[in-house]
Order: sequence, then structure tokens, then C-alpha cells
Amino acid sequence: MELWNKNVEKRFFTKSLEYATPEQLFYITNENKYLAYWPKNYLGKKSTLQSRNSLIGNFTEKWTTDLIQRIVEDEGLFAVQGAKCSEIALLNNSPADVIISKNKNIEQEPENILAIFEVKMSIVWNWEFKNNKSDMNLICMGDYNTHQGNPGLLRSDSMLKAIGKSINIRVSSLKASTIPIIIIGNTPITNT
DNA sequence: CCACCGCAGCATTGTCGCAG
DNA sequence: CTGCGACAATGCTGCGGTGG
Repeated sequence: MELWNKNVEKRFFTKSLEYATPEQLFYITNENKYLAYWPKNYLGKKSTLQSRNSLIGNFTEKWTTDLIQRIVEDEGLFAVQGAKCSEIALLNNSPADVIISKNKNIEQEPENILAIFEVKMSIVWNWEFKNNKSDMNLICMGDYNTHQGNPGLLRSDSMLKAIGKSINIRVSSLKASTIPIIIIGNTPITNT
């Protein structure tokens, strides 16, 4: 089974470029390079992208849903993205990233939910986007050691947010108290 | 009943101060 | 200098309250 890798990241950018502009997906350096992250030694002017957030968030949740779907489908179960269940505090403006359920509906009952996943994933490698008239392509500029981005799983405030949401689900109802809640990320591991 | 407004929550990642 | 906690930034979307 294919886990998160460079090809998946390439697919995110090529797919997203079908309907988003390069400026929404990449930082532009003072040398006019389009990069996914600011390199560690970069000293020029910097900004913080907001426009990529929902795109990468949605992509990683979809990717995770597909992965889990392949794992549970033999059991007759379903992975559902963005599931809602008012009884356990999964409302319209705060749905579950991914759940495993006995059915594939967006509207769910607590009794059918076997597990809840909170996805905290993003781009791991750094990429340069070259936009030549004839062909565009993505060049890997190095791994997470070469850029400034800090993976979500290593950030305490990201984890607190995920844990806080888990607590909110836990205390929402007795029925939520037995549902496992899993935080899933794609942080690379050092020295492998 | 509907248009509008403010607030809260979603997402990710850069910045800054402090400790060691 | 590095690592870490706390805070900032901002587009999008849903919801509740209010005024007409």
C-alpha cells in the first residue's frame, strides 16, 4: 500500500494547479523562484501563505480517507470525509476530518461510528515550480531539513488544537466516550 | 421572510522571545 | 545556536441575531 511520498506531493501541486494559480500555492523568492517553503538559509523578504491552507488540508483529508477506505472495505465498512453528527459535537462548522463508519453517509449516528481521525498533514519536501511556456514541472529541492516549515505533528499548538477537539467530542455525550479518536500526521522521522 | 453583519471555527506556517 | 511555547496572519464558511 502506498503511503505518503514525493509522488503524492507532486500530485497535490499538479492537481491544484488545474484550478489555482501558482501564487496561491508557492512562495516567490527575491530571485523570482516559486518554492513550497522558504529555504533554511533564505534571507530575503518573506510572507506567510494562507491560500494554500484549505487546499492542502482538503487534499490530505481526502488522501487519508482513500487510504483508510482501502483498509476497511473488506470488513464492509466505510471511510467518510467530513462526517457530521450533532450528538457528539460534529457540526457543520466543525465536522470530523475522517471517520470509519458502518455506512457512508455524511450525516451520522454515534452507534455507527467506529473511529474518528483528525488529520494533521502537509507538504514534507521542498519543491520548486518551474513554469516554462512549453512545460511546467516540479523539482524537489530537498527534504524537511532544508526548509523552515515545521511539521504539524511536531508543533505543540497544533497538537493542542487536535487534543482540544478530541476532548470536546469526548465530553459531548456518553455515546462518544467509547469511540477511539486518532490523530494522523505525515511528519518525517529523523535518521531513516 | 430575507439581507446583512459580526463572531467563531476550519486550515497551515512564519515570527519572536526565552531558556539552556 | 537550537528547541520550544505562544502568538499572528488571513481566506473561507456556517450560524445566530437584528433591522426592514
